[in-house]
Amino acid sequence: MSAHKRFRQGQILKILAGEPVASQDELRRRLAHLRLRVTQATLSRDLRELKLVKTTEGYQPLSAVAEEAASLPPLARALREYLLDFRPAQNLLVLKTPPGGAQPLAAAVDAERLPQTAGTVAGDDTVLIITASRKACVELQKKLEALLK
Amino acid sequence: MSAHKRFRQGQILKILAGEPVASQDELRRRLAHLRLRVTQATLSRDLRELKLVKTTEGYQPLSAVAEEAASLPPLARALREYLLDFRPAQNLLVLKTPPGGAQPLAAAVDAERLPQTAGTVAGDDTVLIITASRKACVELQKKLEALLK
DNA sequence: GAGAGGTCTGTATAAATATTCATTTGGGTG
DNA sequence: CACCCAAATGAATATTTATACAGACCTCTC
Repeated sequence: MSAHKRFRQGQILKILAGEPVASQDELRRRLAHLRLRVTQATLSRDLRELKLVKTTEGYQPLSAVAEEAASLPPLARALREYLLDFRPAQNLLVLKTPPGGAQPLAAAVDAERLPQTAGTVAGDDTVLIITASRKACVELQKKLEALLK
Repeated sequence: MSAHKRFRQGQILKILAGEPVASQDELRRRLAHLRLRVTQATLSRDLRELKLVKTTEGYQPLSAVAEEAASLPPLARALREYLLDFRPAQNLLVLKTPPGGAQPLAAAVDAERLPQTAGTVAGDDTVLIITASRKACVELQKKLEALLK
């Protein structure tokens, strides 16, 4: 790798470690101030080599992040994936899912062992969560909503 | 947040946890197969909300990746930032830097306490590393090259 | 120094992504 | 139910990013 390129990439890291940079063109202008004149195309290549990714807060280093999605709380994942709607009914909470979604969603709820849940029953597209009381039912509802942010 | 949106974002996570997806339009097509018809604009918004970023291996979750740049070995950072060229001369290694770069680069080299370095002298744009022997000089050179990948 | 073979870069352009603006929709509340 | 408000979305478009291609530039070897 040429000394030029190496140096430029070093400067890029330095700039980005400072304040956020929103676009390659902005980065290009910053580098120009340091007498480093290159085109956006070159920066596109540099950023890829340096494994920097664009985020809402500018370009940032990406390490070995791969499997973060799987590491969300399992119940939160399942809810996001399957939950279409839910309604309280006395001390029952009825969850609607797409066809076939009830079983896995119920399993995720069971696995959580929430104190409010007395038990679950799952059909094909509906999960019934039985709670000890109406109060527990409301609490549970709040809890699930929180998991969905 | 509507159940629709929640469900869609769940499906997005699921799809991306599987195989890599290179573009929002590809993701759009995948979702369409699941009867989820939305436009690229919506996906752009979803991906941002889910904090997913585009990498060479498709869209991936971004966790707390922020501080990777700073965590490169300090000497590697300094070399990337300052080193323009280097040449061996007997048992000396001459490093060229942009004006003013010699002092910080020499400091980084000193801090490393490499066995091959007997001492360093820094001017304005040149660092002289004194090694015990020609052999040590070659070793050191290899070492520095390795740090630059 | 001439030439071969690589890397690096710019130009032009294609492709992908973000955003503006208008409209629709989905839940609440009376 | 009718109404309202905020959230969600699409269509069109602006902006940003990636790439195909060609030429420049190094670094060897002879």
